[in-house]
Amino acid sequence: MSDKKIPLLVVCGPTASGKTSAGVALAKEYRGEVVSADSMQIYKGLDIATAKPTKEETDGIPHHLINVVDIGESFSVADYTVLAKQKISDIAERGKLPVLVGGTGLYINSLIDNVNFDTAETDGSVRRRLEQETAALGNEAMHERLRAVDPETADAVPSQNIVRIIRALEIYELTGLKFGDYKKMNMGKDSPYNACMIGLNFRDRGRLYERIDRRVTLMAENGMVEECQRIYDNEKLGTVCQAIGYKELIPYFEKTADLESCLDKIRQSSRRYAKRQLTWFRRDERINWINLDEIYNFDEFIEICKKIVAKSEILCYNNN
RNA sequence: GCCUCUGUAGCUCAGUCGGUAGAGCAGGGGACUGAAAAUCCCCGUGUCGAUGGUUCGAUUCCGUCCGGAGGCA
Repeated sequence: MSDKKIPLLVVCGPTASGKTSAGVALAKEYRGEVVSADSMQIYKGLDIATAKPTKEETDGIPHHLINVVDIGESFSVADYTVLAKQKISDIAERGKLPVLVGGTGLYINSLIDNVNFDTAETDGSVRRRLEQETAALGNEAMHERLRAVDPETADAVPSQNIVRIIRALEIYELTGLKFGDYKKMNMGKDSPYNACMIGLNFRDRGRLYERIDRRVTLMAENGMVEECQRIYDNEKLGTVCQAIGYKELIPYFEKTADLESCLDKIRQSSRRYAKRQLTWFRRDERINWINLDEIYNFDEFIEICKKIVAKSEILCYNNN
């Protein structure tokens, strides 16, 4: 029965599409709390570069899963789903609506589609060894090795995509399963959530890109460069070293590029990132898209969201 | 005013000894399930500035005009 499922409102979309303010407004509307689905905001530090919501922006609405992992730690989807499940249950038990807000599609889908990551329990040592072997033998050799044990995956993954190849080999070593079988086993399970998904976008891609470009300028004015410099000088980074904004500024810190060209690089990386996010989200047919350049104001936006929520019936029994 | 160079894809430019054109960047599409702000795959038609002429045929040669850059006065 669907009424045993936890209602979950999801706000997703590309970077700089206005997810934060939408999430806060909807949380207010429905007595909710926000759970972030963002692979970089989960880290402490890099507040400006990852566009974490400020105190003013959160406007009294509790935000979870932001600033919970130390900057030197590694973190992945598997860790995320554990934390997020726990948070969501907790919020629901207190009678509030969990509002999942973020742009990391893999995190969102793994969570709401209940992907199980327990089958291949690992401390990372297998992966590290495979990486060393790749460095010694090259991509082609690893691709051939995968072909020997799992030809289907080897066909599906080009030899250049070494990340996928290593993961498939890792799964094979840890579980003895071909990657396709592993996925079949751990995906497509019944979801514990009754999710209503809202996607933010712009009909005119150029409008999104203008917002991205402008936001990078603002971040720089608000101290992003200094923030990244401090971390560059003092910290060893885990997975956060991949954050857009941080990695493009490194040439500036090393004095091999001027600041403006690094900022342009950040703008470009962000645009490409937004495009990839859209590619990911677009294939999810559950998402109710709202084009923000086709509506007049924020009130109208909220009205549209309320209609979507009402139609989804995730809250029908909450109101009784 | 005269001389020289220049006008080709959104940008920077290459090229066609005359048979209507191709690189880089920008951009677009896609894949993805323990790195995901990561990783990887695919995609290049544009009045070749305008207009006359030569020619079977001109973006390519010639003339004129209109942009742009530089030089001489």
